[in-house]
Amino acid sequence: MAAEEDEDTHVVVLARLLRLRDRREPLVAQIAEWVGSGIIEGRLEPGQDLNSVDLSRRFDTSRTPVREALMVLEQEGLVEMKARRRPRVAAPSLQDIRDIYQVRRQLLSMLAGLLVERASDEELAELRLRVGRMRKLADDGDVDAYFWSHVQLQERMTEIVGNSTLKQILDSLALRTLMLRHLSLTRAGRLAYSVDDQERLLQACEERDGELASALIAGATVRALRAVEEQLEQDAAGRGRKPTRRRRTAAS
Amino acid sequence: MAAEEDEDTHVVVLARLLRLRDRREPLVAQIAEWVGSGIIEGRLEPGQDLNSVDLSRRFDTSRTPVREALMVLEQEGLVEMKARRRPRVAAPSLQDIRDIYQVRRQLLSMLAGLLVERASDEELAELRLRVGRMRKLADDGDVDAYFWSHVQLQERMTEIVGNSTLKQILDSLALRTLMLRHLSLTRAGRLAYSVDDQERLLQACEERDGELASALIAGATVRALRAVEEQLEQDAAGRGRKPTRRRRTAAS
DNA sequence: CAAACACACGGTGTCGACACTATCCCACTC
DNA sequence: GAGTGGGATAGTGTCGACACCGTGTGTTTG
Repeated sequence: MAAEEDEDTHVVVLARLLRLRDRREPLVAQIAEWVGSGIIEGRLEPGQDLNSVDLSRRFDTSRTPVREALMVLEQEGLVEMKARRRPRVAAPSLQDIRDIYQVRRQLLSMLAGLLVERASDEELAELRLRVGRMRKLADDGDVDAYFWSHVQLQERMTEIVGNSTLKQILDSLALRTLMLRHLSLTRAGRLAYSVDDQERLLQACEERDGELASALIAGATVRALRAVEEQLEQDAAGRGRKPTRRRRTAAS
Repeated sequence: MAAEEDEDTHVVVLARLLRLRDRREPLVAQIAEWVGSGIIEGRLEPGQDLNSVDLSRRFDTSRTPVREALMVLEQEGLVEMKARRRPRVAAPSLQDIRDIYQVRRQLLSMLAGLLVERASDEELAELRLRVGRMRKLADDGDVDAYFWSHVQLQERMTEIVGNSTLKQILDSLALRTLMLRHLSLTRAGRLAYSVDDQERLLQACEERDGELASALIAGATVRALRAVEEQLEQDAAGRGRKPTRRRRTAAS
């Protein structure tokens, strides 16, 4: 049934989040996907240089499409660009991260409320199915597959609600937190908690309890932030011993 | 005192909202400002073609910086770009507009709550001063000056709250509604209502009543949407008689 | 006379080149 | 030896050219 879930489903989902379909030339899309997935999966480290010459060599193109791809990623907060300076992988401060999660919490609450209001029973059943699959992935400890299912679940929810502006903003915020979430979901037990949260949220939706759904998703967001904070602290402690200041270029 | 309030303050504010400072080359900034202000002030009509050749001729540059400027405006929702098609001035549907205002309401509520929590008395006094000036502009019927003061007021509020993500999103949403608001504020009496709303909001802040402040700003947003809807209906009626389908190019 | 087709025009996407400048390294100074 | 200044280096921003493709027009065909 879900046989088409290739290992590069990730890239397809990412392409949707970046709204590359029809909006950009395939060449630009390809570059944006490679760099974007590299950032999310940690292949490219925060602060690392992304110079357009190396990237253009890697993709055997000129610098024009590379620049365009980097601009796409910049607007989603994955890349930082300053005029005349080399673009770099975004390195959000702890404060930035807290700010993002705060806004995200607010908008996810809104999403939950609208979902209760607008989702048909069939749509809820479909979501239930998805969460069921996620439970399985969580039990198997398949972090990567769970991670992307989570992204797709939220994507589907925003689609159901049908507010395209809300969807766009939530997608963008999701992208910004994606690199962090990837880390935080690795933390022991986090996967199970996360799937529990999803199940409770969905149950509230099925009971058409908007208040509860809002509160649940807000709580889940707060917990997610907490997990990220703990992970970052841990990283910082680890980095204290061995201050790896690798700032090399992307394409090698 | 406020002698430096040149008539091109507008452009400076716009440049801030587009985050052009240091992020883009001056040339790109200049083009983005011209096109952006053109869209907001109605000089360029929704749906109108923005072909890069004409624009590059107008600014006596190549098409590269023009394309970049258009991409900046695209990410703020002022311009629509599809691969291989000519960029056009965005023409949001009524549904889009409602969606935008719905999200805006939610985030402005959040802003009001945070403002009550975090603004110092000095900062509130400063806001009070601004609103005072706005009252004067409203009484004088200076729609344009009031309009931009309003934008700056919200800008200042988001600064005080200090959540940069929230600021960025609200700025972006403000831009999207700017062309509409410009129209709607022209409606008779709208100016007075608007300034009343601001004064009540500020009073709630001074009384440190977060709930009230949230509710007030939400109400004000709903009223603003209503005004826009009425204006659009009126326009549509007017256009029914004379279906001006001007789709000419931007630079002439 | 309407619909389909083909063609010419105009506009977009990409390229390689060039001027300008941030950055890095090293010699020089104190 | 630390700090400062002066290149060399490497990367960015912009340009004009060119190939490809969307679009409008005029022509053909049923």
